[in-house]
Formats: sequence, C-alpha cells, structure tokens
Amino acid sequence: MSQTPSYYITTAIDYTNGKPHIGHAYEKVLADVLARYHRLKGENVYFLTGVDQHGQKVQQTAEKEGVEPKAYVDEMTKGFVSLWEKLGLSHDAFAETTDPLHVACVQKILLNLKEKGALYKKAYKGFYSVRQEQFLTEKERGEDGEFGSEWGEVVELEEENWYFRLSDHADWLREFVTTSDFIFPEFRKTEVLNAIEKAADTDLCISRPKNRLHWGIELPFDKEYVTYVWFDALINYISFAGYEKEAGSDLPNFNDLWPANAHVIGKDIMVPSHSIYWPAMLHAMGFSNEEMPQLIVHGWWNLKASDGKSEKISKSLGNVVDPVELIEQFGVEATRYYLVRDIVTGRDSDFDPERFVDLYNKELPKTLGNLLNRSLGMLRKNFTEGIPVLSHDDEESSALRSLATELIAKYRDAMDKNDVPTALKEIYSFLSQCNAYADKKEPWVLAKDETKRDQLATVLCHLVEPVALVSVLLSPVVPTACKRIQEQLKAEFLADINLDDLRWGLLESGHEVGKAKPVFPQIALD
RNA sequence: GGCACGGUAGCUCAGUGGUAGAGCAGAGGACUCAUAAGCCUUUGGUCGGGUGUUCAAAUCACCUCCGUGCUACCA
Repeated sequence: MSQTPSYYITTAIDYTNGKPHIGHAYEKVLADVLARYHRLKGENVYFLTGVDQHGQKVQQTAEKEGVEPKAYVDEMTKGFVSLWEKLGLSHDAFAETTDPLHVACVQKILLNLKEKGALYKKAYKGFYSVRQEQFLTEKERGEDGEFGSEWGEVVELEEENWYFRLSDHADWLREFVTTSDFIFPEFRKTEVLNAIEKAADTDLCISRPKNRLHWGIELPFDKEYVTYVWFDALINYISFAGYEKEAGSDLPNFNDLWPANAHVIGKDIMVPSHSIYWPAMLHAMGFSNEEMPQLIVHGWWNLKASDGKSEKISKSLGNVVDPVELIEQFGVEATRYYLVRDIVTGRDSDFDPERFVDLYNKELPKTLGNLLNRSLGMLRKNFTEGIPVLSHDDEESSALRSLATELIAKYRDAMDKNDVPTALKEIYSFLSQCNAYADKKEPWVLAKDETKRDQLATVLCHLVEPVALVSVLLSPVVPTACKRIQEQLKAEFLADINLDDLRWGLLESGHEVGKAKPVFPQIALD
C-alpha cells in the first residue's frame, strides 16, 4: 500500500473515423493540465487517453476505401497520436480498443454478467433501413408519418439481440446521482436525472449480429454477435487500469488506481453513455458507491463568426479549427494556454483568434516574459555575485510576499475545483502587482545610489523570486516554457518541487542566475 | 413540446437581498530596468423586458422575449 494518494484521470477515447479538431485538443489539454497539477501535488498520477476503433462507421469507411478495418484504424490512430505528441500530453498509457488485452477484459466482463443474469436475449421487430444499416424509430418518421427517402429502402425486420438489464439499476442510479458528486459541474445533474427517468424502463441493447457488424468484439457466449459500443468503449477505463488482468500482465494494479478521480468528457457524451450506462454497468459488475468514478463534463468550443455571433463547429460548415495549424502558427505553449484559459470549465466558449492573440500576448509575453527579462537583467548587472544577502525590508516588500503566499492558496483552491481559468487569472493578477511593485520601487534609480544598495538588493530579489514561484505554478499549463524559465534562473530543481513545499525563498543567497532570453515570443495574426 | 443552462460596461466574465465589479479593449499621463514592454489615472451599464414580494432585488417569485444545449452514439 502506498501512502501517497493516487489520481487516475482519463479522457474520452476518440472515434477513429475522422481528424481531430480543436474540441478533441481541448479535452486532452484540460486532462493533461489536471494530471500535471496532481503530479505537482506529489500524487501518483495515472493519465489514460486513447481511441475507440470498432464500430459500423469504421467498418463502412474501411470497406469503401478497400482496406482492412484494422489497417484503417491504425492509420487514423496515427493522426491522434501525432497531435497528442505535438501538444505535449503526458499520458501514462494509451487505450486502443482493438488491443487484445482490452478485448479479453471485455469478454471476461460480459461472461461474468451473463452468469449473474444481467444479460438476456430477445427478439426485436421494427423498421430497418438497408442503406443506413440501422433500425429506425418513430422519431425518424417525417411529418407525413413515412420514413424519408434518405433512409432508402425500409423493411420490417425481426432480429434477436442481447440486452443488458439497465432498468434493474435505475433506482440505485437516481439515488446515487442525487446524493454524490458524480457529476461535475453540478448544474448538469438535473439533465442526468431527467435522462434517468427516460432510460429507467428500457434495457440496453448491447449486441449486433455479425452479418450487420463484424468489426467489434465477439460475444464470448454467442459467436454470431459482436458487442456494441458501450460494453466495448466504456470498458477501456477499467481494462487499461488492470481490471481482471492476467497474471504477469504489464498493466497497472487496478486497486491502486480505481476509482477514477476524473473521467474528462464532453457534454455531448454525458447522457446517456457516461452518466447512465457506465455507472449502471459498474454497479452490475458489483462496484459499490465508493467505487464509482467522477465525471468532469466540459463544454464546447464554438467559433466566433464574423457577425460576432457564436457558430457551431461542423464539418459541413467547413469551419473546423485544425489544432495542428494552431500549433504551427502560434506555438504549442500559446495554444495550450488559450485552450484552458479562455473557457470556463464545463461551459461553452467561442474560439476567437483575436482574443487568443491579445490574451496570450498580454498575460504571458508582456507580463511574465517581461518581468523575467527585466528582473534577471537588473539582478545580473548589479549583483554579479548572485542573489545577495538581504538586510533591508519594508512594507511593500512584505506585502508582496504575502500576496505570493495568498496566490499559492488561491491557485490550489481553484485547481482543486478544476477551475483552471481562475487559477491562471490569479497568477496574472499577481504578476501585474509584481510589475507595479517594480515601478513603485524604481530599482533603476536605486542602482545609481551606492548608499541604497541594500534596498536595491531587496527589490531585485522580490522581482526574481515571483518568477521562480510562478514557473512552478504555471508548469501544468505551459510545461516547456516553465522549464526554460527555470533553466534561465539556473533553478532546475524547481521542476521536481512538491507543491506543498512551494513558498517564498526558493532562490537562496549566493544563487547565480543565468541570462534572460525571451521565453514567450509575442504572436500575431497574419 | 419537455427539461436544463445562459442573457450584467465594446469583448470575456465575477457578483445569489443592503449604495453596480474585474480583466481586456478605448482615452489621458508620468517613467525608462525590460520582449514599446510595464506602471498610474480614466471613459463606458435604466444588470434582456414586465409584474410582484420586501424597508431594500442583478440577486427571491411569477410572466415574457432572446440565445444555447440535451431529449437523438460527433470532445
């Protein structure tokens, strides 16, 4: 048993039937920031992301392109993996649902549930679109009561399938969602509770006959079927955490990680899959309330249209923001910063290139970058022997130290609530006050007066120290830049510091700092 | 249609009963150590509209308008 708490965080696994866009990138960066923050706190972090590779769309697209599904998903997966590398994600593992370890786990779970009587087979009779290869519901009927021509030939068809007794768990789930903090942010709870009422009396179809869909995981007890999406994709959260793993497996120890502290997902997949099917599945497998994960449900990035209104990102509108292009144009650090800075966790935001440029330039290059530059420059010029021993103190300097202590507390408070933008605003506000302190103390004037050397020493130390401090606080968001700051400070030890040990006085007297070079170049629109 | 979430300064948002706030942008100023960057000052709001409850409402209740989401497997 390890003493340090663990922090297991996952993202949604992306469906390998298209290119990643800004929303995919946001979700992963958000999870990465939280993962890095918890590492900073000294926790044993396990960060899992991955791809969902099975399913009908993949099968169809692969057929259309005349390649094997496996070859197709492997190719598509590369696009995601390469973007995650560019974004500097720090995931510990990568889930691919075609992985034999995952397949084995899914089948084991299905078998267990079947033995428990949680699954049953029954026939369903309904209208089926041959072209779209799916059953149609009443909602697909047009105003005239007929199915539209987009469905092609519609036939009445009877088909047997396997079902999961979802309704058995409705009462438990209602109670659990109401009384726990399973759903974050909390304002989404009601949406889930409403959805539970709808799902309460319907069991969940979890199979597809192989003649319709063969690209999936075979039911271990009925070879004519594969399991359909839920018992495949959702299981990744436990299969790659070592649930029911084989002896000698390289997977982690499940009990060290579970329950997941955060499933970071988009609001579009909260209902019904993650807030209803997933906890019901876990409950059926025998997990208790205390063994349930928590969801962090984020909003969407929309687009700021030319008329100032918000516009949904969609392929048909052709307004998809390509994260790879963002990184190439503005750099990875700026992209990461903007993605988590300008959206309230859980809410939607409008992507606006002008805001991106203004916000980033103001807060990082102009405020932090400049403070680093001016403070290191003056310190090196006036104190060639390194950080001086201080013999002077005054009210403003003392106030600045208090602000630094308050900043750490506010930062932790915000980050513990997954509120990254607030944490970043607090850092910016503190840095502004450091710059104000510099202007008030005028060290460039003090430097001209030999008798005020003790004051100069105090002021310059009070300018360099905040930079060191902030280089730690910002490291979850802009890790590479922070590392460069620490190199310039010649304080590489800061990369390994525990947040609990972070306090004023990081740079001791006699410490020699390096030369300042711009860490945050300003960015501009074309 | 039902449910939910929003509608507060040009922009992004905070503020859940007690004299309207922050940041950015805009305007003016002083300075010069610095990635013309930073600093100081400052202009902007009948808090979507209406009615009610209250000594007092951005904040509570009801009505209404607008936007968005879910209800329906795109993060």
